[in-house]
Amino acid sequence: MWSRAAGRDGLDGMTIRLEHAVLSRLPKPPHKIDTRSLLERLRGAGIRTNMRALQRLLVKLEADRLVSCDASTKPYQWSWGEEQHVEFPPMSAETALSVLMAQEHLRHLLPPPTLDDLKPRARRAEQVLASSKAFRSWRSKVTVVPRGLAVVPPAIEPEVVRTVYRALFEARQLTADYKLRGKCDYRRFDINPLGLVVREGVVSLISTRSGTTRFQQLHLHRMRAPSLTTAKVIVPTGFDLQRYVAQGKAAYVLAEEPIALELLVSSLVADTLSEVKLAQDQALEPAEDGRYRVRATVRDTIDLRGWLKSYGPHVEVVGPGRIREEIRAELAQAAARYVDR
Amino acid sequence: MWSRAAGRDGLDGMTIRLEHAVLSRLPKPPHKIDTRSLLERLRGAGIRTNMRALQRLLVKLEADRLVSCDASTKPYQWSWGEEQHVEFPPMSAETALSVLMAQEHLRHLLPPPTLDDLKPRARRAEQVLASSKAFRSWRSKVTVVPRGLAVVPPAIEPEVVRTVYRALFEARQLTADYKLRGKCDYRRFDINPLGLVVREGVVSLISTRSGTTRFQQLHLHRMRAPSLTTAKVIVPTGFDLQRYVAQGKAAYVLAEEPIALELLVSSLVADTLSEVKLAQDQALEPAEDGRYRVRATVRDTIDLRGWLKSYGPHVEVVGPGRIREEIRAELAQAAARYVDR
DNA sequence: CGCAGTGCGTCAAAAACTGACGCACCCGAA
DNA sequence: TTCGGGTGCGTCAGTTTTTGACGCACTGCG
Repeated sequence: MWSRAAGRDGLDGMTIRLEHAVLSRLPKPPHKIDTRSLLERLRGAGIRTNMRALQRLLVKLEADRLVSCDASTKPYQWSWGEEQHVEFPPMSAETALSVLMAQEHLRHLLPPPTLDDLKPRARRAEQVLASSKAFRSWRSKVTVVPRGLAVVPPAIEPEVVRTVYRALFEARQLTADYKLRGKCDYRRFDINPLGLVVREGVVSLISTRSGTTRFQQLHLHRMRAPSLTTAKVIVPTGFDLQRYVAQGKAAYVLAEEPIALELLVSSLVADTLSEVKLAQDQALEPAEDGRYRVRATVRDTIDLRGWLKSYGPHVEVVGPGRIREEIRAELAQAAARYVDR
Repeated sequence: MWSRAAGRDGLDGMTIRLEHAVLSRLPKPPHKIDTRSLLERLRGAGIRTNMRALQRLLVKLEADRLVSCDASTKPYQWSWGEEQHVEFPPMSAETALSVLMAQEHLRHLLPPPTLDDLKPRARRAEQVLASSKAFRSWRSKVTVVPRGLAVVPPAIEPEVVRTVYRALFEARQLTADYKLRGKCDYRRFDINPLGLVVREGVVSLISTRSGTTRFQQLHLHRMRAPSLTTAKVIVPTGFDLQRYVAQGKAAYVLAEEPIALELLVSSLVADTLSEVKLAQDQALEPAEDGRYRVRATVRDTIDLRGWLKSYGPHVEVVGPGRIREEIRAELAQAAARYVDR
């Protein structure tokens, strides 16, 4: 009995190594690399070869359309060829699915150039999925719906999208016309962009006014005629978008400090709250009158007020007294609207 | 002056073609292919080669760790090797960014095996982004926040996630224990799964009871001990998840038919509605008393009621009368809660 | 104008590949 | 059990490709 791979068959394999090494070091078309640098980078990676061999290999790869050559200047400049993409093993159905889902669901979360980069891969993904019914149909089996009322998100000018995303990406300041809430006219703003918040289709730019540290939240659909400036973004010390949002600051905070909320809720609402909690520290206990007492430490935001009111008689605010009083007043006022007629 | 590529240097390039052809036809490890089938598939693709040459090439590629061989049975079985992935041109920063964003934001939207498939690519993506500050920092510049109140999404058992997603993916029915709203005990359900809806962290399964056509919406966090059955999913004729959701059915519809909503709103709310519309056909006009009259055709859902109430005195329902009456009654009731004390 | 840097033709030597065997081994059918 | 076909692989001579080492043509630069 002889063992596998005992004898040699004269095959080397070094050539594949070299080809792959070269291919993986070639930049995409906008960029290019001259033969000498390429050789040095290969040497740096421990691949022993020489100028002539490399030249020959590159010509060979060019014939295969894998690389293309700019021969207009003498140290020839090489870059990736027209063959869009070579990938082994071929794109799996799993990957194809993620690509397509990404394209569908990350629209507002990626810079436009990155979305463009997704397109050719999405086309290949479609082809891959064509042969797998289960994967193909998955896309029609999941969806995201907004929590609240279904609304029609406002349109944003493509120009605004491009410029704002670019400013944010390149960390550059910008100026733009902005329509303040309730006003009809636009005003020019100097914007120091810090982060983007997507909220049910409404895209807002968290920023400071250039030169100040006052935060402002600009909705992209109210913006017009943006233009980049040369100034770099100045990030306030300690600023962190996740934290900013986690503190509820993207949601019209009414008070800096969290509040100790106390409610009396019907069993219906209690059921919901037992699953979807208001806060990590939420406490829920039966009250005397068949209702339930809820305590939780939350941020005082406009949304909180809206949420409290939306349940009508099913939610009664016990404390803080300030909020109880406000809700009481609003309910009285609202009820008054319906008195006559 | 001689022209480029005039003389031949003896290089062929056919070998690269063959290598790539072989590599691109190799399946990933769980699957495998024997030498003969591979040869036939190559022949089918118009590549003339022979058994011996293919065997030699495969051995060579194996030495390069590009393919691996199962030599336990005689027609050797070949599959992709340990070299995780070969890709030219190398992963771009754009691609890396989409991969990482996908992993972060598509958690509930992809079947678990697809998420697993993302992991190795995400690792490479991290490496790629390590050298590009702009791309790396993008992730900390965008975020998604829920529209309404920030809440803590309920936890879902991993077992439930796995099984439900698998059932949906493979289009198979399942059974599971489910805790009905407000009840404490679990009941066994036969589930014919149709689609998944993600709603601010709450994942719900749109389904029918097996053998019936009555829709039910099951929240994954209320589910326990799921198990697949052998029955295939039966899709009701005409069912389409997107349409189902677009009709607001995932949001507790109260009436089948859309309603003609008419409101009187304060200028504050009118401002908002001029940007974020209730419906495509929304009409907005000034009313006599300084308020604005809004007309729109919308679905009558629980969320609509909540939305209407959340604005307190800023929104008055004019019609339909039925809803006006309900809101009036609720407001009166709610206001009464705050009367004494 | 001269010189260094590049690309490429050339050519002989070296290496790799091919095709055509034959043998060893496995496996299923007779 | 035997037998024959299917596979994998060693071998070897003939062929093809690659390599290494020139030299020349051309470019850009001082």
